[in-house]
Amino acid sequence: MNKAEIREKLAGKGLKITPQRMAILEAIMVLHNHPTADIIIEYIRSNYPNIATGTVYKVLEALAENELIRKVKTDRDVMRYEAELDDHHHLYCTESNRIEDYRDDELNNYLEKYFRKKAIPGFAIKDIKLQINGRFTDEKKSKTIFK
Amino acid sequence: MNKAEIREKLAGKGLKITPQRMAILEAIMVLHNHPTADIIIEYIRSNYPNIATGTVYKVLEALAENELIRKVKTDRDVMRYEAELDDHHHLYCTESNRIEDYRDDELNNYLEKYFRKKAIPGFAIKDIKLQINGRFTDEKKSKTIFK
DNA sequence: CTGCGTGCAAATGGTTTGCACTACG
DNA sequence: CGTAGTGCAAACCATTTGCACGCAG
Repeated sequence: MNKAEIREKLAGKGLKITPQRMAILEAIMVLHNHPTADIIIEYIRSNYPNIATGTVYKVLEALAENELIRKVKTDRDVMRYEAELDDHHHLYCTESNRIEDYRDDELNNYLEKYFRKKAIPGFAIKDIKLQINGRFTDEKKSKTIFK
Repeated sequence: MNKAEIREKLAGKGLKITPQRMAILEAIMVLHNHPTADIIIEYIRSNYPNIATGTVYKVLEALAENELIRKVKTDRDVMRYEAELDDHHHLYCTESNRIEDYRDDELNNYLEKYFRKKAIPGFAIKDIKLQINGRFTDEKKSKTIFK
């Protein structure tokens, strides 16, 4: 994912291209483990020391509204962000607070068929996300980070 | 759900029985629309004016730890609580911020079978919750509440 | 140029904490 | 009685906001 592509994403949504927005969007893509605002700020400041906390939150909000990123929240955590926009679910580790993506087309297809035939009265479904709670048994695979 | 039953629930977990805990647990059961701490406090104060905010949070935490209630969180909201402890999912209305329970044994059975045969490498599943996002089309059914 | 975006610092607000007092078991 | 629970108020901290300045289009 290079600068040009990021620039395009912003432009495609009619958002002004600024170094701050570039840096924030890139950070979330690079830090692909559902970083918090804090983690993002820390990452960006290493080579962009002056970025303001308030700006980061404002940009995160703008990016989320324009569906360039998504917010991710658990029962016991601050807000996190992700730039993976395809249809996927999340594994939540109750011990480490780690979140990983879970992709499963077979399951998605089943769910879609299931709810097409068995509609929920009075409710129009937009999307369905599985929150798979449990524990990582193989912490070697851990790339990171949150504790 | 009467006082005696509530008392029993607390005692069953080895928690001391106090009027505050009784009132809070009862409030969450009565306000069965996933109330926030604020809503709970407001409800209780009507006939128990002196209960302290800090106490409510401490009790909520204690009840959640002892699995007498559960925390419910969305991407854009403060913490909410529920006393329904059976295996169910949630409908999230993106417009009204309303949350409703969704129960479906057929689906639960399918999911259990599905993940029994197709395990996730390196992850031990404890439970699976569907977060069904969409919009209530029949707002007449609304019992409440959050806006 | 002109207004949207940024930096900064103060404000907000939900939640937590420390401590002296109360009351459950 | 002894200790866990409560009330109160202050602290916390993630996030939001207001405003003057700067830069993208």
